[in-house]
Amino acid sequence: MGVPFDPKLSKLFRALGDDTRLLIMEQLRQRNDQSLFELCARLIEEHDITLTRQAITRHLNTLEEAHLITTAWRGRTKVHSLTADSFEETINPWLQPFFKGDVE
Amino acid sequence: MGVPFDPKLSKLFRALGDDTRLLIMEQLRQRNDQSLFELCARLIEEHDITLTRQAITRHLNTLEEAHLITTAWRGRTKVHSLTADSFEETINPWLQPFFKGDVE
DNA sequence: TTTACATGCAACACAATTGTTGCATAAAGA
DNA sequence: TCTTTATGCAACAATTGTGTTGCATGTAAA
Repeated sequence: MGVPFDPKLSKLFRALGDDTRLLIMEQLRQRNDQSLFELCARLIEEHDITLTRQAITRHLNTLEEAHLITTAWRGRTKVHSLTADSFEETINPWLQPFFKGDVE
Repeated sequence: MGVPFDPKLSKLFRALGDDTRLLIMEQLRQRNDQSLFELCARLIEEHDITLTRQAITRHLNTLEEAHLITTAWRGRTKVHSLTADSFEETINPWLQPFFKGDVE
């Protein structure tokens, strides 16, 4: 049978399966605690992404539901950060057997 | 700006963002060179997946277009295998900066 | 209190994905 | 040749995903 299957994993991969969301991940990797407006501004400036604020919000929600980012309120702005250990805990355990390449 | 963006990456993640396809990857990790019918049989027996042959074919095509698996003809059967180094070449370079956690 | 700011939510349109059924092709064997 | 086996492809329906517009909510500042 192999690995007991984690239903969170496909959701996590699906969340990463979009160019805009990968750019958001890249932005947050460079700098945590960014507000929605900061992220919109940087995506427009650095990557010519022209989406409405609401569209970006939905991408952020998708990433949050996949536990890839976390949010916190600071005054009236909501700041977004990478979930520190999401990769170590989810992707990496799944990925390791493929790296080893042993057929058992 | 950061990393020069690889458009193949989101496609690869999206291909992994489906439970059935993750099960196929798991099957092929355990044993390469499986035909369509072998895969169908094992998915039904071991994971209670009840999909038609045509549905499995489309999942296999999705994985192949993402360069996660490769195919070869052996007589009149088409056998499927993992693309040996797809993870090392695509996911891993992208993943590393997140592991390090350095903010530059 | 009024204004501006930051975000949330719902409805709608459009596109992409997923799975089915039905038929086609092509090769191996009786 | 006829049948079986293994696969491919197209059309259709149902679902999900993506992005927009418009309006609502709540908080900080003037």
